[in-house]
Amino acid sequence: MTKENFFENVYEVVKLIPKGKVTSYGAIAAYLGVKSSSRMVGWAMNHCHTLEYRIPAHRVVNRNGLLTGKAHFGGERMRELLEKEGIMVEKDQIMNFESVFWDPSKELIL
DNA sequence: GTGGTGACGACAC
DNA sequence: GGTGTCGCCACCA
Repeated sequence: MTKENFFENVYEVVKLIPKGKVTSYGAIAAYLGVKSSSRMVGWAMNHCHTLEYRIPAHRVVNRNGLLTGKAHFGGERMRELLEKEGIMVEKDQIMNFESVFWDPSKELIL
């Protein structure tokens, strides 16, 4: 856990998201103690592709379970990745969002 | 140093 | 209940 950067924490959490599960920007932000700054999480995701290691950013969606970042994955890529993990996606929105939602503040311990 | 921007969230209307 | 507005903080020009 590198406390140096806000992003490092974001990436750490995102990488810990189990397969077949998703979480929200706000949940990550809350886990990091900056729940009001969910934008920072999204901003971090925007630059995650510049990192050497891969970030399962497709598992991170907004509070409504909507694949807002789909466009940044190059179209259908995000939906396919989610469906491949057993997550049903309908019109850019995750079905049974509650059942696949993974809350880091509950699943992880600081 | 200032201002604009952003893959969001909560609240007001 | 959909839309609009503000806030939030880090980064880039």
